[in-house]
Amino acid sequence: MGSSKPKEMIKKQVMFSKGPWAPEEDRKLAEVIASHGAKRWKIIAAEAGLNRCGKSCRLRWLNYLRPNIKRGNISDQEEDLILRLHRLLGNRWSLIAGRLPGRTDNEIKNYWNSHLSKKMNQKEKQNGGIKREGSKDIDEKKRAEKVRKVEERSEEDSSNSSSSSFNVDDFFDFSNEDPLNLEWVNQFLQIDTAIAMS
DNA sequence: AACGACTACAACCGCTCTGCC
DNA sequence: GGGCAGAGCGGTTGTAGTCGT
Repeated sequence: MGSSKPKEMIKKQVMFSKGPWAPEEDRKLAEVIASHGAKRWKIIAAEAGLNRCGKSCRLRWLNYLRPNIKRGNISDQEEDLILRLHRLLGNRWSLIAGRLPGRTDNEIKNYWNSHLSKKMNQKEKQNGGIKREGSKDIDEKKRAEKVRKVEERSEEDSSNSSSSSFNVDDFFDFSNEDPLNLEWVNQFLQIDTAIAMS
């Protein structure tokens, strides 16, 4: 197709710099965010005098500059948790990251792609399962089905006990909750065990 | 020491969602 | 209701560092 962007659009296109961030860029970005807050990334980028797009600034802040970020050394417990959460949620990295204080979705995604996916493949091979094309979709369906069953069971329970039902999205929504409160882990492990047994 | 293969991770890209006008 | 901009998410790519030969 003839990519005929209107001249207006072409004129407005700005060439942002790409690639690794320099320490000076990090410093400027952090300064502007400290005074303006982490909102309106386009404006932040302009205020900081960075030749970066807002999107790039946001990513840099969230994945690298934000306070309380843990980097590297993912513990066995964290790894186990990632595996279990992934089994339940699939590739919903932001939800998984939300349950691992100090970890970012990008880090978990990278960790999964470089470490855990291989581990899973090895496990599958050990279990004698040479997976056919399309089996991933079947696994997804099975997983979704299991989650649904647990939700149903939980709803039945709640209709009996008048407590709130289990909903994956609600369960992993911690916006109103202290992220360091680990009570949810116990709840989650119970649910995960129920799924594994069903 | 040189070089290619592999790994880990930072950053980019494209898409969707959401809120505002 | 439709269009637009900003924000967020997941997939993918690029590259620096490491390892094996």
